[in-house]
Amino acid sequence: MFCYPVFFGANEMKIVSIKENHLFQKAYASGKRASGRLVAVYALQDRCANRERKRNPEKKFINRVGLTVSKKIGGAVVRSRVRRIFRTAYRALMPDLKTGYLLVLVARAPAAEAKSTEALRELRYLFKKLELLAAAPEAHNQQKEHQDQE
RNA sequence: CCGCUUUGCUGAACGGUCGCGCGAAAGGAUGCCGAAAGGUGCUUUCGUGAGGAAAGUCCGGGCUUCACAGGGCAAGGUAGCUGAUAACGUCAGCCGCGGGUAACCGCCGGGAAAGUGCAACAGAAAUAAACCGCCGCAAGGUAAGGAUGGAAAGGCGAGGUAAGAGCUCACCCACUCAUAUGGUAACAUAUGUUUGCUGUAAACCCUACCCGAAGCAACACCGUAUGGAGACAGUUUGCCCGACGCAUGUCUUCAGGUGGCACGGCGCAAGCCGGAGCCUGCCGGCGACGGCAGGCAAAGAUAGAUGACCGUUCACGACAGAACCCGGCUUAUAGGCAAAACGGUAAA
RNA sequence: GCCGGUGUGUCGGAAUGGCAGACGAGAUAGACUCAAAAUCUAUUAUCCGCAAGGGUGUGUGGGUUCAAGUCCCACCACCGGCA
Repeated sequence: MFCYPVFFGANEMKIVSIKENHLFQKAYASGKRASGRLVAVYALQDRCANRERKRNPEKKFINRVGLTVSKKIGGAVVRSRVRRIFRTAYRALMPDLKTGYLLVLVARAPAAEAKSTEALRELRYLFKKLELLAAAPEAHNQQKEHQDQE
């Protein structure tokens, strides 16, 4: 029954993205907010988590993520760069996160100049602030067990 | 060698680790939907994956839908000539004007002698002979002179006259028409001749030519399902003879659904990348370009794929990201390379 | 992606091609008042200058014109629409 952690390494997890505008609106309106210099994070308990869990192939809770980079930040090249940097930073942090949340990342103006290491550091700090980080690897495993029981 | 002008090309390279889109092949203790076929996912490997401007959306096409017998008007566009082209407001060559010692560069470059409008201020007067002045007894004549202005009824000299005036003459300038020569033509040169005319057409306009409209968020095809929920108010207002009903107002709630609107909406697939394509050679042409032959071809997403980190090298990396597809124009751009032409200096 | 619109003092908003900033709001100063409000008067784009005056100014850069906020071309910024 413990085949999943072996079968799916942390890096094989796909990012599930938010596409619908209403989910963004809900996150802005009622989500918990933490903002740094480069990025602001909105987090909301995902009430559709159960359904999403059923839908995805591995039958486990996931986070859905929306990444917003406005036109104010720069031209198309700059915006693409910012998006990629935050996507990789999120991917690196993903295994340590609690699941079943709706996350929206909003890039702020200084992000145009940011390096990827800075982005990673800030994102980790903000997730910690929102208490989204599963504290230790053991906890991470416990959560998985919990999921498997269900 | 230095300076300058023009044109063309290029737009860092290599390796490692992790990661993404698309395509192909293979795989399984294989998820979900399905009766099945299959669809959608997962894993591995291989291949492949932004620009010269992808940009601005300023022109021109293709393509799509709607409209359409034919013709005309209106509206809009273009504006030296000849050519190139699918087409163009683009490009090439030439003509004219202007600038530069030159190579070369710039020009919305038709018509003001068809008509209308406008020309502030200044000035006597602004397209026209009213005023001062000059001459004359007067009637009247006159456009020499009158501090302006962007522009003032060709210029200068002589004759002439009451005073004057292209009124006459010589020379010069501008311009119309005609003829001759050269050129396909724009036009150039020469001769003769008419006239002496303000500017403005990026004011109306005239002339010649071109033009149906909208755009992939256009649109085509296939199949399926549904009519947010609750509470209160209420026929006061609109539709209606009236009733039913619909629209309507207020509040709550939605992470049950939708998510811009909506008597219309949603899903899947297509449009979706082989095209007026690129490269090489030969031929024709001053050239834009055309013809023939051979070869090369894999971005194709749908919240939107090329990145991050490390190492090495160098010229130390600018502007910048495809979204139906082409041809141009315009704008942004660190540098690097090549060719041609001109000027200067030196040498021969 | 496509289509369309707008840029004028601090703000709103005028201006046949002819003295840029009418008009309104606001601000500042003065008068009135014990004080304030209201009212009245003046000033109010910017630079140089003691002053008289002069230069630059209609998003930016060119062009047409004697003359451009206005006409033409290119760019910049902002706003709106579409299924």
